[in-house]
Amino acid sequence: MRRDIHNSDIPELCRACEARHKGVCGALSADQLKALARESVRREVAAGTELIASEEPVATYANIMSGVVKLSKLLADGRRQIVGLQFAPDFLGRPFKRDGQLNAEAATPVRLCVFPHRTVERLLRESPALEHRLLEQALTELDEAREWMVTLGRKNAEEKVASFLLLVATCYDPEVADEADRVTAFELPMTRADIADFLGLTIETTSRQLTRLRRDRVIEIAHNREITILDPEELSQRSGG
Amino acid sequence: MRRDIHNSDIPELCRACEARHKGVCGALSADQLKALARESVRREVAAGTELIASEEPVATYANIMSGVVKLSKLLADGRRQIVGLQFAPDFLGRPFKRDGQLNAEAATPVRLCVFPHRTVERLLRESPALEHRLLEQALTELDEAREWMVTLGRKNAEEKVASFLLLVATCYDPEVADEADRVTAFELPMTRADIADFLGLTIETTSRQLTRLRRDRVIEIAHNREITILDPEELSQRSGG
DNA sequence: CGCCTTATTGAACCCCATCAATATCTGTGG
DNA sequence: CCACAGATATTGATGGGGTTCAATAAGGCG
Repeated sequence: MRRDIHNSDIPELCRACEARHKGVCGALSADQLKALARESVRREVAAGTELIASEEPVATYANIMSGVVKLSKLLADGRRQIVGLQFAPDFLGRPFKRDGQLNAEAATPVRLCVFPHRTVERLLRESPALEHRLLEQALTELDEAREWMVTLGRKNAEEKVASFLLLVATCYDPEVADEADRVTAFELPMTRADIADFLGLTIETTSRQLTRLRRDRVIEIAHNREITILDPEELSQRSGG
Repeated sequence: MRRDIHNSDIPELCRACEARHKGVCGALSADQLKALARESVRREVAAGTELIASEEPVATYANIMSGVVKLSKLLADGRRQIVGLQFAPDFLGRPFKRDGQLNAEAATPVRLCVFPHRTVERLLRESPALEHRLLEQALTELDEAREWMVTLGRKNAEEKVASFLLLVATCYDPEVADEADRVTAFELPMTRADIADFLGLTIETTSRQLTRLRRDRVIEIAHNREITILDPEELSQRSGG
């Protein structure tokens, strides 16, 4: 599948990029990659940085090179729902539409490769392969969103928290992964408030369920953020699906 | 934007098709349309017909010409969540992946234009415009899914039911629509059980909320299925966003 | 009409939200 | 190094919204 490209043709910036093959850039020719690299900027942002505000139209697209980005939506009275997490090497941004009514915020420190709006849109017009990658990612995100809808609509608090832990364990940049492509120890990419907003629960309920899982020795928690899954089988049982 | 095509070039089958311009077929040339029409079959199925079963890989794709299709997912113990509704002229099917773990069922009588798997995939390879349409639909469905996640995670029963009524009023084939592109009278495309599974509620709670809206003269209900929105403003208020 | 499915209504319970207090973590400065 | 402060998390007590169980009512169709 991969084109035969000489390394020397690949821009310096891209050569060390882990996202290049799996991410959308993998669909580009050497020339296109060069054109894109010329206009793209690496950025490193701290946790909590607002990447896309729902009011202002998005000025840029970006590739996530490392870190976790949370996508959220707000109701008028301030209730919040996190509607998705994006991990490297996901593509960030919503083509063909301004004003997505969606907020994107760095959950952890995030390294981005930022592309100007018009460059991406030009490349999209001339490269069906790029559009194909975006379609694949959109369909994957749609699958994930629908899977999460089951969690939100039909699972109880314990199942929700267990599902969340398994989700993070599955999606995390797998430095250490078990046979099921899951890490058994990782740092939570977000606060209890974020987790609650992702699960459709309150902070208190979320905390109580985590405490219960720890008390039952299904997981271990260190420094509030570092999770170790002691009994993956049991955690999976308790996730309800 | 639309190509200059002589009517005589358009297959008989497609000429009267309402879905042709808005649906994915609008992206095809006259020749491609002809090739597709030769292999496609019109089908009319009754409400309740299983269109995609989650176990078996999908054999076909289809365009919805009229009616409503509900997409649902099951947990192991039988809990069900409806994760989306599809209206004409949506494209039905999940390209590039078998075994979606997704059930599709006709909610109302549905008229379909059914395409063989391989024909669609061939057309996809040779027509970037078609793939572009699919990307647009996928992104729209992703937006809708995320919007619904807010409803599932953060709204109470009354807000959920009101949101559902507004959603149906907005998406329905608009024979009669008001200034906000909404119909004020329509037939519910599904049973209370379906609505409950879409809202993450029970049948009883759903029924109670509908009764309350009727008692407060926000809506009228005839024969259990026919809804008239008496006070759209109030209904919108009660939908919570 | 009579049968079956679907929907409504009622009563009791329970899970989770809410309110409140305490504990832990993190970073800063004495 | 410890003290302190602010943010974050845990734990407890109480109450309410939605589920559950049960009975009645209303549609749909022979």
